[in-house]
Amino acid sequence: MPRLKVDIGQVFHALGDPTRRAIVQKVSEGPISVSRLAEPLSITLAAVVQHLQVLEESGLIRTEKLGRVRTCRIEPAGLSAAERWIRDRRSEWERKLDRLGDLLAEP
Amino acid sequence: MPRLKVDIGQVFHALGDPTRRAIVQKVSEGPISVSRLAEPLSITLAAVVQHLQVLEESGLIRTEKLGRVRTCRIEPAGLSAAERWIRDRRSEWERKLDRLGDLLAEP
DNA sequence: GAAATTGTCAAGTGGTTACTTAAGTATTTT
DNA sequence: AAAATACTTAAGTAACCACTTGACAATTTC
Repeated sequence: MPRLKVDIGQVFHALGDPTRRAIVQKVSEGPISVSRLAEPLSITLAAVVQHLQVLEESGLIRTEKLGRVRTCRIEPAGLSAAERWIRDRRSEWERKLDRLGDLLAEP
Repeated sequence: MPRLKVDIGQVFHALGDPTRRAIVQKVSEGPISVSRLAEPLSITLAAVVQHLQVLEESGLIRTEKLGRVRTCRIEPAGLSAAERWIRDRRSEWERKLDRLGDLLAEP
């Protein structure tokens, strides 16, 4: 069982590209092969493979080759890490807001 | 009241840079000026200003100039949009997982 | 075993990005 | 009003990025 490390910087960088978001979108709907992923995208298969490398290194997806077909799946830890980073920032901001509210309510 | 539009692509791209994440981190702790933001960062103030432009255009922060000081604050809609995008992908993936579980449980 | 399918690898290219320097503007302090 | 502060703007640069082409390798189908 291969343990993947998740680098939050790589995750956000990976999600910054529209093609890669489209890929994540599709893969999140279920496991899918490289060429089926490439089908609706108007770029070469080679380019799709490069995007997949970025996504896999970031920890957002996992891929496995069986015969001549490489199948891509979501690696939930990647999305979770990004979600957590954002939530942490947002709750810190809300905490500060609350304390400001307290100050205004006090004499 | 200026309505900011949030482009999820710009948001993720903005968060892909470590310096900009450090800035968001700091700004999430409370409103802060540009030069105080620049202080702990080992880059020029001009570079910080450029990062702030990216962050503001993405909808992650909002800035306002009073006198000679520009103050930066979190724009919660930016973080929320990113959080929602991720959550949507993750829950779609979980839905599929559940249905797979159902199939395996059936005859 | 020949042909088709599915992916892989390497090199090149044009555009973008993060950064610097340097010169300038507006505001506050002394 | 001179000096210090807090940015702002523009131009240049080196590194990176998404993409293509083209040649290749492995597997499956006919």
